[in-house]
Amino acid sequence: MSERKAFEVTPKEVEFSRWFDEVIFKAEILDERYPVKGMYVWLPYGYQLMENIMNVMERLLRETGHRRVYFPGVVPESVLGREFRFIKGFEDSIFWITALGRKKIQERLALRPTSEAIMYEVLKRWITSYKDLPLRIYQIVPVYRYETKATRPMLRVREIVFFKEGHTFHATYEDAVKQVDLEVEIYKKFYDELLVPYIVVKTPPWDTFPGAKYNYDIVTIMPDGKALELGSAINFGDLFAKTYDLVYMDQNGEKRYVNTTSFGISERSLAAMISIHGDNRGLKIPPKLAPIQVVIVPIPTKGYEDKVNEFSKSLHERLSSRFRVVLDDEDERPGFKFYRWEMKGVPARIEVGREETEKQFVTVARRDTGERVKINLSELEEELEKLFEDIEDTMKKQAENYFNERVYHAESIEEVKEHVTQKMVSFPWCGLDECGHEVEEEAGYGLLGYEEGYYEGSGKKCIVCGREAKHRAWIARSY
RNA sequence: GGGGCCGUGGUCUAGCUUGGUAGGAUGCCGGCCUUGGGAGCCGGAGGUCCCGGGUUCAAAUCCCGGCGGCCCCA
Repeated sequence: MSERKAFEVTPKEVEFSRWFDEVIFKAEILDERYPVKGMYVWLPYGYQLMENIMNVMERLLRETGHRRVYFPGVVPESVLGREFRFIKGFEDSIFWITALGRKKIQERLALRPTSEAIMYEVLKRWITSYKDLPLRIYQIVPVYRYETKATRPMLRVREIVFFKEGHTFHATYEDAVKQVDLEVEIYKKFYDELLVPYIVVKTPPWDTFPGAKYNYDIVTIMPDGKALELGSAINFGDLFAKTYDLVYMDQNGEKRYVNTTSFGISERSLAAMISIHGDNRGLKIPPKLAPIQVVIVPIPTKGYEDKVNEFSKSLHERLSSRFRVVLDDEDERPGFKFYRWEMKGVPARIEVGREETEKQFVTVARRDTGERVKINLSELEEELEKLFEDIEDTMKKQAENYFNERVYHAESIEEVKEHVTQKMVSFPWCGLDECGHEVEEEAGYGLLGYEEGYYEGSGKKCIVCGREAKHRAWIARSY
């Protein structure tokens, strides 16, 4: 009945969540069998992939003047506690340390759920003058949130392992506004490199991060039609600074509150990449991000084993200086290896058998289309580079089609209700809370946010009140 | 938050209703043979039946609690 082959998975279109779980296990991204709910083991291949992704992010951050730091993972309650007043039920989502050794603790310690509190506490000693601003720092660390809802690998976890949290500090509100715009630009470039399609929305006032002036969310859509938040950029204004007494002295010798922002992403970025590009054979990884870009599979016909092996080895050596390449010389059937490396999403596979050895060429199979091409040895590197570019273009187009198939631009509440169970739906909105709430109530789901001023001057009407529409709002079922 | 299903070698599972020797497939190890899309044959290892308690002469099986996983609805 369920006598499935090693690399066979539940079809994506049949049951997406099962497909996702099986693929991330069989592609050796995560071992989900860790005995604590909502926590998972990152396997070498998955870890490497996530590192490659984070390297893209770090490059973008360095280029824009952000510097990496490390703040400890444990925060005293007295420091974290000041944040509580902003967030309902915040305390219940914290992992608390209540004992040290056999002694009960005097002041509870928290595993960081995010690092604003502890950073601000320390930074008020770093920042004294306008000359200390702007300050842009980030760290990539695990954070802990006691999720009470059903947990899902990478999507809803209790330990976010790759949490990139950026925190910035500015003299004026205007500077903070510019910074948040920069953060959005960074995220756009990041997800463009991951070939993950997205929308950028401002969250509605009633759903804005507590304590924030406003925030932007990057949102994508998963194969099952549910929206997934991939990152956010938050402008706190001087609100957090007031709470933590973060002040600086301006040119006139007057004390002013610092304006702050923060922006975060996590391994959800990988979850989106896997979900959007993967198929029923497994992962498809963009060549630039692939831990292994090329796998060489020898096909040793009887009597030619030595020649084939020799050829494979020389290829491996030759390509290693330019690509991330693996020679799979395990004693398994070629077909079995093909399935294994397809599951792992390796973009290109080089097949080397008797024919290639004799005529001095290679057969290259590409993961994205399954197509095979013959490449002359003399132009191997150049052709591989071209192939990778072509794979990237193809994947990008596929992602665009994927995205367009899953969004719908509604012109009425009826259309919203009709499509919201399947797709991510946009609609013209006047911007009034009551109209937003009306759509939420009718649709049964919350607004994701809106693209500010998208319909300004277009003549479009709000689908609720009929007044002139200002924004393009988005609504969907979500994770 | 509400409802439902489930937990048996690494993986997938049979057995549970009606208590009595844990069985298969796959994977793994050794050998032979082979290799252009998941081969085959021979031999072998691998189990706290999720954990704890209860009922019983006897529990994978029945009852209670916990832990873990999944699905549907808000």
